[in-house]
This record gives sequence, C-alpha cells and structure tokens, in this order.
Amino acid sequence: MRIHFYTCMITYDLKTAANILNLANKPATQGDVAKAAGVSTATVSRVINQPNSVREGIRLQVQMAITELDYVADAGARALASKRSRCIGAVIPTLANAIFADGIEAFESCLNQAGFSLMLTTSGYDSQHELTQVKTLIERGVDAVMLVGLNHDPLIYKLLQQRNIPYVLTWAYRRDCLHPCVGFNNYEAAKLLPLHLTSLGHQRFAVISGISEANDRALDRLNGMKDALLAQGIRLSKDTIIECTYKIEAGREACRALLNLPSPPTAILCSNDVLAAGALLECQAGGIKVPDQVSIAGFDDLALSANLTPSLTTMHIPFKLMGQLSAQYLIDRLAGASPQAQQQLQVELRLRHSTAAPNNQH
Amino acid sequence: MRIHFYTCMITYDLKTAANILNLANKPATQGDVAKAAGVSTATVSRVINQPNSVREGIRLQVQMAITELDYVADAGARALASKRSRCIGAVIPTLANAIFADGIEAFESCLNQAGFSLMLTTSGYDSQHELTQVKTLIERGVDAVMLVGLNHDPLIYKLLQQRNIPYVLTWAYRRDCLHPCVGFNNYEAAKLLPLHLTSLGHQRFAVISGISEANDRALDRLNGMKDALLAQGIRLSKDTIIECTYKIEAGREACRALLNLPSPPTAILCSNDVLAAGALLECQAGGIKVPDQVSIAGFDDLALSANLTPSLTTMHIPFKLMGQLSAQYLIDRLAGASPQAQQQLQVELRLRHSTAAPNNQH
DNA sequence: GTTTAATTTGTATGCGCTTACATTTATTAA
DNA sequence: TTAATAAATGTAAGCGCATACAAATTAAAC
Repeated sequence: MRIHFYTCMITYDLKTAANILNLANKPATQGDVAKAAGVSTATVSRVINQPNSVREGIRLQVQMAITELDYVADAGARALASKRSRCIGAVIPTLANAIFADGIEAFESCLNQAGFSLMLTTSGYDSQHELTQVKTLIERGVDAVMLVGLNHDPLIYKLLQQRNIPYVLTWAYRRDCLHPCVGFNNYEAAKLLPLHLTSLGHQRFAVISGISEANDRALDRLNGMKDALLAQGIRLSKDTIIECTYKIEAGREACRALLNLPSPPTAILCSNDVLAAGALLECQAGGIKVPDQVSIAGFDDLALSANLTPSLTTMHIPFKLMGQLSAQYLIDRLAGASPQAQQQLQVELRLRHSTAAPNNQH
Repeated sequence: MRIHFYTCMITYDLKTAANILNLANKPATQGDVAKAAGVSTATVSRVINQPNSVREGIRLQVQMAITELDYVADAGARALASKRSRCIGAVIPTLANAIFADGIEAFESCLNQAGFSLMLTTSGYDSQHELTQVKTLIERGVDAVMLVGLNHDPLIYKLLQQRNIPYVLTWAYRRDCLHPCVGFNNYEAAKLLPLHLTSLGHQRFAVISGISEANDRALDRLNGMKDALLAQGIRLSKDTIIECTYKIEAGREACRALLNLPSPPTAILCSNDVLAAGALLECQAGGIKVPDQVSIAGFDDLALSANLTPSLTTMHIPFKLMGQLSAQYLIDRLAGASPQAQQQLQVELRLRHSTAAPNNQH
C-alpha cells in the first residue's frame, strides 16, 4: 500500500516535471496562445499583424496570453506563410572603411525603425564575391537588397529581378542609371578638387587613387580628376597616378614616392580621406610642410579629417543621409509605393588648411 | 480554316508565354526540381543537405535540374522544417568605432565561411535598446547571438537560455564569468598603461575615459588605471578624470580642459585610441609638444595610431582574432560541440613615441 | 545462386504560421 | 421590431521544406 502510494507520488511528480520542462523547453506556439486566450489562431495572428481588426477586449486578452506565455512568433513559419522575411540584405565592400560603417549604421537604424532587420555581408571589393553574397542573401530570403556602386555582375540584377526582390545602389548616382540609386556623381564631384587647386595656381599634380579596377567609385573619381585637369591643359603622367588599397600606410607610401619624383607635385589629390590622411601624416613624419611645400586634398570628409593639422580640404559626402534614403527607398518599395528611383545627393567641397597656393620657388 | 489555324497559334503562344512567365515569376520549388530530375523531393532535399547520402548519378541529375531551374531553397520553409535559420545575430554598440567595425568584419567573414549569415544590429551603448535588439533577433529566428561586453540586462540571458540559443560575449573576459566569453580583461590590461608611465617618472596624471556608465569595458579600463595609480600612491582628483563620448572632438576638448588645469598633468591616459588621437591632435593644433610637454597613451591600437606623429603608445587588442574566435565558438556550439566557454586573448602594450619621461622643469 | 545486411530512395506527415472563405455577431436602416 | 449590412471571428487549407519510416535496391556473405 505504502509502496503504491509512493509510486503514485513519483508518477505525479514526473508528470508535473515533464509539464514544466515542456513549458520551459518548447516555446509557445500560436495555438497555445489561442487556447490560453480562448480564441482561434487566426485571431492571434490578427492581433499580431493587424491589431485594429480585432475588438479591444479580445485583443487585450490575446496580448495578455502572449505575455504570459512569452510567445514569440516563429520567424520561419511567418516567412513561409507570408512570403516576407522582414530582413533586408546589404553587400558592402568592407567595414574597415569608416564611410561604409557610418552609412550602414544609418541604414540599419532606419530599417530597424521600420521593423526590418539587416543582414550584412562584405565583398572585399571583389565583384564575383559580391555575386556570391547576393546569392546567399537571396537564399536567406531577404525582402530587399542594398548594393554599393553602379557596376555589378549582370547576373546579380537578373537574379534579383527574377525573384522580384527590390534593390538599390548607393554611393553613386547617374542620371541615366538603369537601376534605382541613391548617391552622388563621383565623376562630377571629383572634378571639383582639381578645379579648386588650379584656381590656387597649382600646375604640377599627382593623384593617389583607390584601385580603380572593380571599383567604379574610385574609377569615376580618378577620371573626374584627370578630365578636370585636362580641361585646364594639364595632363597627368603615368608616374603621378598611384593606385593603392585604402590603407593609411598605402597613402603614406604613395605620398613618399610622389615627393621623391624628379619633379614632385605641388598638389596631391587623393580619392579618399584615408589615403589623404596617410599622405598628410607622411609629410608630417617627414617634416614636409603642408600646404607650404605641397597641398593635399581628400575625398569623403571623415571625422578625422577636420581634426588633422593642417585640417584636410576634402569633399564632404552625406553618408548618413545616403544610408537613410536608401533604406527608405527599399522600405517604401516593400510597402508597395513607387519612390523616386534615382536620388541625387549634394556633396560639398570643404576648404580647409591642407591646400593653399603653391610656393613659386623655381 | 486559316483563322482557326491562327487561333491555334495564338493559343499556343499564349500558353508558351504563360509557361515562361510562370517559370520566370514563381521560383521553382523542390517539387519542380524533383519532377525535372525524376526523383522524389526527399532525394532533392538530401542532395542539398547530405549530398553524400545520394548516389552520384542521381546526385548529378538533381544538381543539373537545380541549375536548370535556378532553384533556390525557400529560407522560411527550410527554417520551419529544420528549426535552423542559418543566421547568427550580433548586437554591437556602434559601427562608428573602428574597433567594432573591424571585429565584426572578421566575425562575419568566419560565419560566412561556415555557411551562416550575419544579422547585425546596434545598441548605441544603451542596455535597454540592446534588450530590444536581442528580442528582435530572437523574433527573426537567429540560431545564435553575439554580444559586446559582460554586463547585460538579465532578461537577455533568460530569453536566450529559455530558447536554448547559444550566445557569446566579446570584447571582455573574466575568469569567473558565468557566460561564454571571448576577449581580454579590460581592467588588468588598463593597469599596464599607468605602470609604463610611472616607470618613466610621471607623477601627475589625467584620464580621458569613455562614458563608464552602461559600458563595462570603459568602466573596467578606468578602474584599472585608477587602481594601478593608487598602487603607486597616486590618487586621481576628480577634475583629472574626464568622461566623454568616443569622438575625436571630445578627446580634443577633454585634452584642452586638462592642459588648462592649474597643475596640468604630464601624462594623459586615454581609454580609447579615438580619444587619444583627439588629445594628440589637440596638442598638435595647440603647439604643445608630445611627449616633451605631455605624454599621451591610448587603448585599442587603431590603424591610425601608429601613423600619427608622434606615433601613439597604446594597448594592442587582437580584434580580428576576437571576431574569429567568437564566431568559431558559436559555430562549434551549433555543430553540437562544447568549445571552451571562456577564452582569454593576449593584449600587448605597444610602446611608441607619444610617451616619454616627463620634463622635470619645476 | 540464395540469404542477409547495408545502402539508397520514396512516401507521407507536420513544422507554425497567414489568409481566403464561411460563419457568427454587432450595427444600422427601415 | 426586423431585415440588411458591416464588422469580427472561426475554419481549414496550404506555404515549401526536412525527416521518420517504409520500400526498394544494392552489396556482402554464404
């Protein structure tokens, strides 16, 4: 008798434990919430997705059950049933460059506010890797995609269009662009730098550029600089154009090489502030006075640039705004709207102390 | 007769067009692939998930059908059926600080290689927002989560454990940490900086710190510095500790304030290289010689730091490795392994030219 | 060659949700 | 009041995949 009693106890305890374990282990489903609230699963779904379509009393009841059970809707099931993952993908060249980091931060923040999450990947400036990343994003079921720059493997567009996935190109703009883009015209913007320096009287130029192959922004900036100089009758010789990776050390090295030329430039145009900072710091380290001996101009206007001594003349780009607008474009598209497909942002040459008239000391 | 013939043609064309449209519109499903390859959906699934369990001939046949139909498995359906989203979430304070950007870049790269995607969110150094972000990540169905620092809202741990979602803390380490962590001991590391400077003979110190509230790394670093100085009999007065945001301008401003003190410090310790760079650049702009008039030390060893003039003495942190190891930890956990839960990384004081013995010019 | 074991493939169920449609309830008009 | 209409709720059918289990095939052992 006693034994039997114990047996019952144990059985009961195990059962209770199992129940508790079950509650702790298996996350609650919509059905659990429905049962707890005494409604159908459809109503629970409505409370989550269109709360206004449910009468207040029931809505509160359901919401209480949701809280009670720590219910969190299953993302996979939602995505499967609704054909929406609520995720947006982005492929950027690298996070190592602060301009991308800042732009993406704003991008993510916007998405977040609109109820989307960011799936982030990097391409390392490799267009084939970019294609791979886009494929991965599609496999993950993103609702939309953000890309950097205008030139991409055509297959990327094909894949996205085929699946009807909205996308937007950023960091670049062209009026005749066939794709949605939010950015500025790198070519035209880059023209402004030589213009400023020739107006100061400079004649001997050099350019430190990013690797222009597989980077349309770098190429456009380089071409803009070259063409603007050409328009002034100045042709850059091959040894005055150095392409290098966007590293501060690379900028230093390039600057050193340029200043060691038989006829060194009086003005160095950099297609990026990291390179410009490198050049400036190289001069500093080498005791070369900027802008007395050489003027240096950059592009991007990093936070650092204004704080260097001398402060860096550079092209200011509204990265944050760019991130926000590109996010908004995709959000609007996904909401069924037809936002403007090509959006041009204003850039602005920030004249600071790293550029000045050349010392005519022939 | 002729008309009828035309009708047929048109019908046929429409049908063809419809088929083409259909193929172009509706992405192929596993069933389509199965039909095309003459196998069952189970086999298609196996070819994708366990290719070795399918005989080569059939496998190739299926793979060909997959290519032919541009088949991409539906992420939602996979997640629903397999309970795995193949996404890993991360919450970092901000991308604006290069150390996070670099660490995340390595983190993402590792995930990617292992077949996972990164879902990235930022908290803005706000622990309640961090909680919100973790909830969002859970709603998105991430398989694992990475967080920065040791201190988090307890609810975060509860939510993650409840759902059995592996997580790892980074950028910090403590032997007795109750949670998996990959990083270094900010407190102990920060002690090394005052030690170096007192050994050079400095007596008058100041600290520029990040906001220590709601940032355990900043707090640990600050306390490490204070305690190490105390051990040398040096107590920091309140006006020699300035807390500010991680902005270069904030570092400049703080430095200016410190140098204007009645008895200015001969050594300024910064808990972060952005602040240190700001301090250094402020000195440069103000014509104050570093390290002759004041020594400046930083923490993090940004790419910029070694390139400043004078180059910045700072604590080198292996961010890339940290990102890689924390990614690997989560990957291993998801693979069912039991990797070491607490991993301590080596930091290293990089002695450069921004610190030197003080000029004893009393 | 047969029997048995091991491997490969197919069948069929259900993962948890959204939503079209049917049903019920509340609201308004007559 | 009742009928007609509008709003709220329930019912039930998938969404596309993974996988347990059953069936068929192949390989190994005898």
